[in-house]
Amino acid sequence: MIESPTYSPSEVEAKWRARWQEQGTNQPDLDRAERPFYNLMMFPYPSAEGLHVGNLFAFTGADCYGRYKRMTGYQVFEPIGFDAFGIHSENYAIKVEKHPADLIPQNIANFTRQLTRMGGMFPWRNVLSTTDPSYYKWTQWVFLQLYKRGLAYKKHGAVNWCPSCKTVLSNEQVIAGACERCGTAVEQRALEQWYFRITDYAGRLLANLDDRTKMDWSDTTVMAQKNWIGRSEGAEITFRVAQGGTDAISVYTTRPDTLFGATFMVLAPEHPLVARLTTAGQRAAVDAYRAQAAAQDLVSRKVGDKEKTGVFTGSFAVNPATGTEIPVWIADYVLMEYGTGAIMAVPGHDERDFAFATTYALPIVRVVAGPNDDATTLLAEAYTDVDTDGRMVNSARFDGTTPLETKAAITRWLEAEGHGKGTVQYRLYDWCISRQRYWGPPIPIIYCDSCGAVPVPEDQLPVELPPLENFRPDDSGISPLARDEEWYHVPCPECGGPGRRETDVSDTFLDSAWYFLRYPSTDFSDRAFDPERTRRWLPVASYIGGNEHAVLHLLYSRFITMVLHDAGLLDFEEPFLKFRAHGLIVKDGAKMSKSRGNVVIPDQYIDQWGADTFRMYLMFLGPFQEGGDFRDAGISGPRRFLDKVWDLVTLAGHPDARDGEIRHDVLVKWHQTRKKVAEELEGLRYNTAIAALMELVNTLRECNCAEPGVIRTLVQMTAPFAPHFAEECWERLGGSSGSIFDSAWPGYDPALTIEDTVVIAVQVNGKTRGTVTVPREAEESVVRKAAEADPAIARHLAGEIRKVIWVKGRMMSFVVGG
RNA sequence: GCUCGGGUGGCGAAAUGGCAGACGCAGGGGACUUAAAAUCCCCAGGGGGAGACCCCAUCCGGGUUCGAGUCCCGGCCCGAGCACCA
Repeated sequence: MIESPTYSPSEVEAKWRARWQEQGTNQPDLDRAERPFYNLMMFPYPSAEGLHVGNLFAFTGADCYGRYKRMTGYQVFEPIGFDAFGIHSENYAIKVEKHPADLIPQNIANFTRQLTRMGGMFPWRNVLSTTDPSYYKWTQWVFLQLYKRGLAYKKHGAVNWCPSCKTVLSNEQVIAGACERCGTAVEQRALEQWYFRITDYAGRLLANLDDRTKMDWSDTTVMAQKNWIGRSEGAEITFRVAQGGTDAISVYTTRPDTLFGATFMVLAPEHPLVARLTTAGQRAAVDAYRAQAAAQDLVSRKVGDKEKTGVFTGSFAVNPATGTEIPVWIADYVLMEYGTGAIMAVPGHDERDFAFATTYALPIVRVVAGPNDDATTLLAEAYTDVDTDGRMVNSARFDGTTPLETKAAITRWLEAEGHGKGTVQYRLYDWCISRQRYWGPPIPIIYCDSCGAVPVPEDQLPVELPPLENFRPDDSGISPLARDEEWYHVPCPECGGPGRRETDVSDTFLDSAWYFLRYPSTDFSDRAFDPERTRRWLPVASYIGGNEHAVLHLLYSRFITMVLHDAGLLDFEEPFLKFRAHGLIVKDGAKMSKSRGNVVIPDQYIDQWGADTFRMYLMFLGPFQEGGDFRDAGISGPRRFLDKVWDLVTLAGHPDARDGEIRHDVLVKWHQTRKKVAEELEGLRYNTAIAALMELVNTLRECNCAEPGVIRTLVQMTAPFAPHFAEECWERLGGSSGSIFDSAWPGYDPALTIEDTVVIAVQVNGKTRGTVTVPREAEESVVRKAAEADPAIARHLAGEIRKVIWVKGRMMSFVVGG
């Protein structure tokens, strides 16, 4: 035995970090790569706490994939950057009474150190930060592209307001009625905001989700987006107002089949027709109700189990199917934002309408009968089933048909008679991008008394964020930027007259909605993204990130990409060909949180074990796409594995070591491992890839095999997980000069992945009673003879053998009668 | 309520419908050592049996099948997303 010097992670890792830096190992040639592979991971927000173990888990997983792809012959571009604008940074700065512009560079420096230390294959020449004017210049440019296309507009309306963060929140940032960031209950406020017309793209955003050629994504993410876009099919139906001249109320319903059961109508309190429909006698009650609804915050307005309230307008409308006059009410359970802001109420078959009708003693008519009732059975609750064997009743000529058939038939009838048409509705709302905050890119608009809202000319970008000393938000609803008089007053770009800058900054999600376009072009200061570079590298080949961004960041990125595509600036409309959501790491079975005090600080572990061991442990502790449980005790396993590999490398690297005969079973194990590890890496199943490597090492140790050819491939297969370690081993093996990541991934011989002998499980009446070992190609008769010769099996074969099931190379099953 | 995941030893987890528990952690026993650590070897789902072996076991209840952790039906529990969306 050869004495092996122990493996020292800190020395090895420092050595290779330096060498990669010196030799530009991680920097692909962006202009000449012939097999480019854009390997993207979600860039972090550079917090003061430093990299979280969750970040590291995600980045390591993405990095393993990138390193593997590189070894299979791709030029891999695996950039990293910093999502440093936003309320996170700003609130933290306020808390510690510092300026975000001072804090962010410190945090970025710390993150850079940690990211370098973890051994990510990052091309630092292309690093970016969203707070850098050379970046947000182009964020503003993106805004202008949307503005030019009529997709950015200003709207006065009710918005979600967080009284603690003192800012407007998008619907996406309101979680269960509370601010996503601080948990404070959200209120309603009326403000003028900038919006992006993402709703114009709802249909395409939804349709592409099913197009595997454009996007191969995690199912969970696709589902979340579908949910969010919320497509529903139904009909728009017009109800003429009785004695109302030409007035008509248009409603949207997903249940046109229940039209005969519509016994009243409900308008949102904000509906524009309300004033005209309200009769003199009802005016006072209606006005009071509307005032009350307006004061209510947007969120509690949408709490579903609240008691239904409403007021009669005094007017009636005509049900086009029955000709009956039905009362028109207003109620806050109808929302102005969805559909037409008005509904036909079918209390018999809608839970909310049923509750409302019960409260106000409005008529309830059954138009669908379930299997156990008929037209006259009273409804104790709304009957909402569509798919079961219900039949139409009280619906004239539609009686007896199913709701589904009737839905189509009534829609056809509505269209023929001019009462309405089949339509599709989406639940998606337009994206409010205005933030009355400081720490973001100013929205590039100038207001002029004579010209109105004027976009800042592109050659005057960026509109730099002024270095305000007091950047704290206040209650006014006006951005802190308005306090800088010199910045605020600016000549109008059109007429040269006095103008004022837009003082809102844009949503952080706009910064991150296009950053992947910027990475390959960070060295161009005169364009957001270079067409040539973009053509070579995009769309992104693989994107890995957290599913918490399933509907926000990922949907916005798709939208912005689609808009730029429509503007002729990109030749693809989906930015991420493949997206995989990684799982979450918990600690000792519990969610990590500061309050629990169980947050894993990666630095400590890397100090103790080295980055390679830590990476390997993270990839081994559970399936990458599901996450896993971090337990300190588990780290020693991967470390012991690396030590064993080190020993084998030491043996194989010895001057006396020679390539030689390899025992056949070891040869088979070797090729099986080569096949398995490649497949598992491709599928991001790192835990089982590592298990396969451990098995190989166990086999090699058992039979004292350290054949240099075998060990070289072992090191190559370990390289994606433990890059510094693998480089060092590679150098010691003297295989070739240069990085192991420029060596070719070991293929395998399919013929050698199959063993010569196989173990056949033998079952009798469904129970495994033994095994027989036979040559791989053994036929049924041979196996049967062997099985019957085995006493342990034979004793169960006493009765008449009625049937034998034979699966070649796998198992034999006897069915014995008795 | 709707839509997705998921439920397997002491723990993290593996298993194209074909020997359940690979791989690893923790544990027990042994070797080496004055001793400990490290390392190496052996054992290890539960129960029964002196033993060859036998029975039970993948959340629960049914079903399909020669054979089910895996497929189907019904239920329970956990996690995530959406939710007065007509």
